[in-house]
Amino acid sequence: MTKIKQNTLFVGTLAKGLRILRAFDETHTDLSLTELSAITGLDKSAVQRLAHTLHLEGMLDKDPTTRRYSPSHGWLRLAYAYYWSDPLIARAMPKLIDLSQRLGETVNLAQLSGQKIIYTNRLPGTRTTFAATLPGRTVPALCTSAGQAILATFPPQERAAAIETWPLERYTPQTTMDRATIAEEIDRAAQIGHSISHDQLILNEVGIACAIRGPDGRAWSAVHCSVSSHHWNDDRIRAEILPWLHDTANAIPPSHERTSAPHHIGLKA
Amino acid sequence: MTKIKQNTLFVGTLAKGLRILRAFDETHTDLSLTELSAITGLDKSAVQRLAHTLHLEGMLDKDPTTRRYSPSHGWLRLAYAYYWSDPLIARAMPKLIDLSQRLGETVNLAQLSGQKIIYTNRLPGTRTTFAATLPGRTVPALCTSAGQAILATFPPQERAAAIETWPLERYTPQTTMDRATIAEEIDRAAQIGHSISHDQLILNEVGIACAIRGPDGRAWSAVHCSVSSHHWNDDRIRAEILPWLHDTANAIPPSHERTSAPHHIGLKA
DNA sequence: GCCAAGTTATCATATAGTAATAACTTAAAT
DNA sequence: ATTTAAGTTATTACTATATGATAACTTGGC
Repeated sequence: MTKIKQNTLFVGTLAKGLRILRAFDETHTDLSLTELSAITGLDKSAVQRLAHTLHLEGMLDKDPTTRRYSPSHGWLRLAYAYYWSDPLIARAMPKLIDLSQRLGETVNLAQLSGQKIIYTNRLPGTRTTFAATLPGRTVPALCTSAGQAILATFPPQERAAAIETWPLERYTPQTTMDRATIAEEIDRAAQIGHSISHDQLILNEVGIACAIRGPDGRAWSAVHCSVSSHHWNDDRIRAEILPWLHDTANAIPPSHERTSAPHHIGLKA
Repeated sequence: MTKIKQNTLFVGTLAKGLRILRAFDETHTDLSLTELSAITGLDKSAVQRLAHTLHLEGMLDKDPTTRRYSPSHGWLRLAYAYYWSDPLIARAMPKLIDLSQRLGETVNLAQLSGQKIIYTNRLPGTRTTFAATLPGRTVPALCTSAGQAILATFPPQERAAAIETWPLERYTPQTTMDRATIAEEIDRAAQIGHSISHDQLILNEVGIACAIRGPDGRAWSAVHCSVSSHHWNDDRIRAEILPWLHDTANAIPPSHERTSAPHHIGLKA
């Protein structure tokens, strides 16, 4: 067994249990003991005991016939507790609903989470992909209009560091993988106060984002709108979406308490 | 320290860690070490080590000035993994979106989770309460139209047992606390194929639910719609909502694999 | 019907979590 | 300002608890 940390305050058993939970994702929707063992790198016995415990505690479902484990409703209950804990959600939600009704298009609340964007709340319109309807999805911040709109509010040197080092991932043939281009996009976003991206995560998808700025001008979150380029050209977007998007973002008072970066230790990548 | 279980496969440390996670809810959005200790019943030292570990692993945020812990984005990432693992979600989501656009009102996907209903996906319209916009919320099954619509598909003796023993909770002065009345409601739902409830969770809220039946006729989930009684009388609901609601529920093929009850051990209450 | 792969159960051992205590920090009170 | 209390971090000796190897038992594939 690989020692994880030589700290007396660190409870390795708990960390191992969390590894089991995190073994599940888009492609691993249900796992057997041996698969869990392979993915987590934990030995069979440990996985057996930990998975069994998680099952008893209601944090893993177990198919009685296939003996395969899968995420339980308990995972959604945790999400529910999260929503109450984040003061931004309650402030933003009503305005987001208004916006989605007005536009009739997909509207999201996006937050910076480490070096990624997490869509915390989603109000999907028609013509969206499945993944785009699910809260909790994360994508590299640099790849998204929301991430760019947020980074545009950062002081120059932090912005530069992020553009240089934060991860990129290719989702479509058109995904921008060139950091210089991304730097330009973010510069432009800083000028005009919003960011528009094309074909980054899905082909023919246009992402439009406007940062939610704090009193210091800095943002950790953004209002995001996603439309199809088949139905919306740039002129129409400028005329019929941007004004409302700006209004919405400006109408949401950010979590004023937070003056420094959120500390998402362990949520690297 | 209270012994939790005398099973060699049970990892008490992990269970304690989960207790910490579950200490957070609507009213406990951020907690100090001492508060965590009080709520979980774990001693100070244990809470210190477990919370510290969860923080390092990215499953708890910690405010550096107040030293208070709160749920992290990691909780939403788990929810995201859950959504992929439940095959019903992908089948239902597109139809729910269509329905919400057509009705212009709040639409939910509700599932039976132990003796409660959990709203797994929500497409809120205007005029909803904050809690009603959040996925992962649970309420006693007997209190909701969705729960009643689902129970109406159960065989008589199981239905009766549920009506007798499952929990009730008062949310409004009008919340039905009489089990005989609930039995009648469920009987009616079995006749007409849907359930309508008034003022159960919020005053002036009408809940309308239609079960998603499996090949055996039994349901574990429901499509749910919530409207304001100020804007919708029973006639209009019957004419303008019910037909679409039925169509939607019937158009969603349920998770055919599952033939017996989901086994949500530990999610009692 | 057999074999391979995977899952459950058992158990001696020492590692790894425990709980008590002490050192330190912050906020409140006088 | 100074003191006090409450709460948080750090340390340590101890032993309860998780470990991992192995064995018994299922299940499904051929």
